[in-house]
Amino acid sequence: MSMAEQDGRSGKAASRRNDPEGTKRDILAVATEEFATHGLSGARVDAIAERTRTTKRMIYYYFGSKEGLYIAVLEKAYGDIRAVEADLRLGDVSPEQAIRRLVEFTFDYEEAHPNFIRLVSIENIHHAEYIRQSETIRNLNVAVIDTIAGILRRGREAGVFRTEVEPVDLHMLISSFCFFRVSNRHTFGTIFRQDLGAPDLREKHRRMIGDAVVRYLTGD
Amino acid sequence: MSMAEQDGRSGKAASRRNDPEGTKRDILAVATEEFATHGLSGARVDAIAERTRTTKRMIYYYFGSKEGLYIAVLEKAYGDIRAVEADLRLGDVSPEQAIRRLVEFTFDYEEAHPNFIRLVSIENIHHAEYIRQSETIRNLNVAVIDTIAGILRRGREAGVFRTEVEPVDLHMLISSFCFFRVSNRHTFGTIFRQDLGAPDLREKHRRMIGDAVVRYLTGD
DNA sequence: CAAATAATGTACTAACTGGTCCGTCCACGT
DNA sequence: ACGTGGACGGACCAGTTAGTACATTATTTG
Repeated sequence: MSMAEQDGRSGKAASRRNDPEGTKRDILAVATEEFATHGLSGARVDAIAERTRTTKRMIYYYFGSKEGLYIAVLEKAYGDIRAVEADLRLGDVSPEQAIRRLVEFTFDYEEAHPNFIRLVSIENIHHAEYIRQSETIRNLNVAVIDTIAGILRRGREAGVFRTEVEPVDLHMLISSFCFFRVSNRHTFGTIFRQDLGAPDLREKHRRMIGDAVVRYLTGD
Repeated sequence: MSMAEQDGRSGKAASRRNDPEGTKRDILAVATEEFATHGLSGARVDAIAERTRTTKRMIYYYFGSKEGLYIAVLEKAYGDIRAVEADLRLGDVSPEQAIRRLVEFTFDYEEAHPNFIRLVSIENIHHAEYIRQSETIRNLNVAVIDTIAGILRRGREAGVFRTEVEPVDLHMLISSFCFFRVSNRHTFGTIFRQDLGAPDLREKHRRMIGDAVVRYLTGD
């Protein structure tokens, strides 16, 4: 619109402060929001740049391409949840208690990180081709599975879990419900005229999935 | 289908045959595929037109805009599943049997219609703003809920279902697992190194969700 | 059949968008 | 203090894409 304002040495001494790490973090944060909101193809590099304190030039400087940035966003998101997962310590409560806490942890985490859910959904639209490209993500070991395996073993040994089930499959049962509540919030809410964001409904669902999983495990 | 008189005579005498319904259907079918594959913003109107036997001009003639076409695709997809849902007749088997069949129906339908699943996922990325715009979809009554309500009532009366649960919530429990298996097939498969498309795993999951739901209902 | 209307094809455009060019500025090691 | 490499800004470009103007042919109706 107006002529570029020259910020020379005198006058408005807009001295630049270099902050590579900060710049990267800034871009990544804004990009996460943009990709989660609009998807990979819907996201606009210019829009990201605008909401950053730096410019589009720097996005390409640090991340190479739109897709490179997208992958970086995914890596960050997956890294975050895996870090928390690895920290789960459920060894000192009863198997039943442990499962219930795991369910509630999953429920709460996914509830609290809708952007992560959205990114995963988006990545599935793309047949997971970008996380498959990411060495980092492919090599993230998934601690939940070990956690679940441990709980199941204890439960079976104690005789309270009578159902034979693979840890991965149980994780899917738990995860699917928690994930769906967030990922399909809008269509489900619209069609069934529900407010999936309401706290009391959230509480009800939280209890429900816990009950369902525990009963599945303890049942004949 | 192609028994129509050959009109593609060489030379310029290629007389045109009008077929409004066919044209619309053709566009809709191709568009469904394109939108389900690439999402709303990722889909290309030109790409749709190319794979149609007609031209881009007709897309705008019949559907007005890219978004108009997208909405038409959604309406078709939702219409299809509701039609089948309305046809569920589960009144003449035991409540437990009925629930199990309902679960299996949901499982099989979602398994067989990945494009529908993808469209729903995509629509959620857009906060369901397009199905909210669609009078048609908003007014589709959801027969499953009534079906479930009926089964639950019978089950409670017969004393086999001891769990108090809203039909909508139970539908969510069932649907989430079936949906997730398809919607998150690629990320889940990549991360946990599973082939969610394998028939034996599908069978296992089919049984599993059935067991889980039934046990949830019959449990204390 | 003639007029009116619906359906279709072609060529085009205006705006957008990912990506880059070129030059400037900052910071640190010596 | 100074030179070098990394950090940075803004204008710019070339390809893409949704949407349209205009012309033409098919079909229906009076």
